This record gives sequence, C-alpha cells and structure tokens, in this order.
Amino acid sequence: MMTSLSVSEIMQRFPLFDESLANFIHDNGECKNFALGDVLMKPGQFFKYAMLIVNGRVKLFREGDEGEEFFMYYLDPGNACALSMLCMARNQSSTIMAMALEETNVIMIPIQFMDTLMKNHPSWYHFVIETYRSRFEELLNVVDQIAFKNMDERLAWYLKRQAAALGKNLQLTHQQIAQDLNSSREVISRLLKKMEKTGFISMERNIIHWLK
Amino acid sequence: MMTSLSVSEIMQRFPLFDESLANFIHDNGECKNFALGDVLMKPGQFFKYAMLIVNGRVKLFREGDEGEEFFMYYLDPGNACALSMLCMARNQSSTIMAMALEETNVIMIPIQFMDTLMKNHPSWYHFVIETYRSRFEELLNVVDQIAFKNMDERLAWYLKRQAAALGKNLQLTHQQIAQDLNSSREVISRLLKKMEKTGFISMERNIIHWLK
DNA sequence: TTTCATTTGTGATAAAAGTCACCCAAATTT
DNA sequence: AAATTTGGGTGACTTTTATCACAAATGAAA
Repeated sequence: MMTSLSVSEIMQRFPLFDESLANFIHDNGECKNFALGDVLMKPGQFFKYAMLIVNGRVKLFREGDEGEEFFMYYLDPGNACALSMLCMARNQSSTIMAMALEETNVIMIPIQFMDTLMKNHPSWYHFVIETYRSRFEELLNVVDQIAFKNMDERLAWYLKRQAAALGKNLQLTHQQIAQDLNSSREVISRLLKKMEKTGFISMERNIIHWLK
Repeated sequence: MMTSLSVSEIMQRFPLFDESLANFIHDNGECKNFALGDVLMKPGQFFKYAMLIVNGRVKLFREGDEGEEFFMYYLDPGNACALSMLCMARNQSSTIMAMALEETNVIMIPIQFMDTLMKNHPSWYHFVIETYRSRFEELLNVVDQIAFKNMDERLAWYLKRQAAALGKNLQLTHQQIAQDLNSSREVISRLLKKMEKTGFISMERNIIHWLK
C-alpha cells in the first residue's frame, strides 16, 4: 500500500513532517478521494485510520439525538482529523460527522502504524500534539459562543468564520445556516435582514456577501 | 529545584509515567500548594509551567466578557491541565480560570524542560496526548449539552457530573449552580423544585442530594 | 433572644428564540 | 409557457429563559 503523492508533495502539505516521516507515510499511507457530500466519519463508526487532509475541505459537525446539527469547524489541507485519532486511541465510536464540502483528497494511516510512528518519528508526535492543540482552541471558542452569546452575535461570528474559510461571497441558504447553528430558518432570516440594514452583509438568493 | 514527592509517589499518582520520567520530574518539577479558592490560572495570564495535579481538585471555567461564568470540568489527582500546556506551547495568554476547590497540591514543570521531556521520555508524550484526548472528549460533551439541550436537561447532567466527582450529597447553593450554568438563580430554583417532585433529588439548605 | 445576612420560593413581566401559517419571487422542470 | 420546487419575508403566537420585586425560611452572630 502506498500513496500516490510524492514525498516532497507530502512535505509541502505538512510542513511539520521531516523527510523520514514523509517517506514512511508515502510508503504506508493509503490515498482516498471523497466527493462533495461524502461522509468521512459518522456517529457510531469505529475508526481504524488517522486521516490527513491533502486537498479539499471537510466540515465537522455534531449531531443531536433528534437529528439536529451543530457546526464545529472545517478541516483544511495540512490538517488532520483530531477526532479520528481520538477514536482510534480509545477504540471508541465517533460521535461526530465529517463530510466533504468539495472534492477532497485524504491520506489514511492505519492504526497499526501508530506505535511505530510515535516511537520512531518525533515530528509525528509534534504534529499530533499541534493537531489536538489547535482543535482544542477552536472548540473553546465554540463553547464561548454558545455559552455566552445571543443568536445575533453567534450568527455574526459564524459568518465571519465562513468568510475567512470560504471567501467573502458565501453560497449559503438561510436554511443551511440555521442548521449549522441549530436554530430555525425564520430566526436566521430576520437576523440577516438586520445585519443587511446595518451594513455588515448584502444578500442575494443563495448568496451572502460579507462586507467587512 | 525539586519536588517534595518521592519518585514512587509520583509514579503512583501518574501511572503512565515510567521510572526515568518520574525521576526527571522529581528532580526538576516544583511543588506548589493552593488553598481553597486560590486561582491557579486566570485569563490574560501567560503560562510558563505545565501543571500536574497531585492532590485536591481544581475547577476549570470559562469567563464571559461581562464576568459571567461557565463551568467546564474538574481536574482530579493524576490529571494535568491541558490548558496550561496549550498556552505554553503558543506563548498565548489563558482565557480560562482554574481555581482550587480544596487544598490542592500541584507539580509545576517549567517550560524549558518541555523539549527534553518530549525528546527523551516517550511516556511523557503519551501522557500529554492522553491529557488532550480526555479533555477534548469532555469538551465535546459540554458542547453537546449547550448546543442541543434545554436548561432542565443541562441541570440534570450537571448534577450527575457533580455527584460523580464530589459525591451524592452536594454542598451547593442554587446561586452557585446558576453561575456554573450561566443561568439565573430563580430559573435553577424552579427547575430543582421540579426535580425534587419527580424524585431525582432531595434538597436542604445548601445541600442537594442526588438520589440516583 | 433578637438581629442580620444568606438562601430559597414565587408571582408578574419581559426578552429571546422557536413554531406555525401563509405569502411571494426566483429558479428549475415539464 | 405553465407548473413545480426552492428560497426567502413576515405576522401571530408559544415556549423557554431571564429579570424584577418581594416574601418567607434558615442559620449565624450579637
């Protein structure tokens, strides 16, 4: 088994990797492609791979007991899925959905290589720790928002993040936003209208322009 | 600088540590004691130590912009403070409060030893990763609660956790609970009354008995 | 015992968010 | 072009949570 990526491509995508690690991953990782809407990980699934994002973008969201959704963050190229590692480490099933937002290219590293990686490749340790660290930080910000902020502020923060990740012209319906924030379409529509009046955004059908 | 704990005491408290690591920490860690109510870490503070809890209990909570609070989790003996490592790693200031709930004994490991630890002590890596992992999981559960649940369910979950950590007879005022959940005293009082009627708890002044 | 502070109970009201019903406009399909 | 689907607007109403005002109960202190 080996990736279709060259060692130098791997090192370019994952700057923390040293050459021996990139070589190891080149030889032992598996490449996998996901199309828009494909599910990389879903609740109840046990995970036998660490996933590294090479191209594309993955959306992580939590699902509630009654099928509600709640957006947490995106994974971009160069990121790894902290949850995949977390589940692997405990042999626990995921409680999270990961879905490809576009054509996405992933390196899957089977669980049996974890010990070797940890033992023989210091740069792997650093990468794993940095992965946890950055997601932890992200999650703390999410907690802040839902613990302390009203929907208007949460919506503004959400759009700002989206604009930072996807660009200022966001192809989103009000319904999709409501879903990501676990709110309802009407509430979001009304708040967006207010934000339009105060000049933060402008709107077209299916599109929101972030104006800051 | 060295701890007042013996190597074997350290290994007992932190089962993941091997002997060489326990030795290193014995020689290079600093012991510090905190009394009830002492602040171990507060927002805006830069952090130069990794903190390991030896005895006692530490409460971690987020503070909102207007001084609101939100309880996240407790650290027990054998735990490390993931946030202290996180801040250290980025030389960022904390955004979190950590407060001793009782007489608490902590080993502080100065930042300059991190490289050595990471390089020469595999069991340190494992400990750090396990620390991140368990706190990540805890945080995900917190997100679930505030994203999807109403206050009655959140209160029940809160009390259940408290009972698991502190025992079934909880010395808590309604005001304290309201603060931990970023709610208001009246709301909590009314919900507690309901829980009493349905037989989940019984109440005395300053005490809540968890009956499950 | 009396006084006082703290904790808890409770009704009235307000604010935030969610739900329902129904509309219109734009886009897509037939 | 007509029909249908999808996205969005809006008023009325409900539910949940927060806030205000004040009373009652408890325990500690004087």
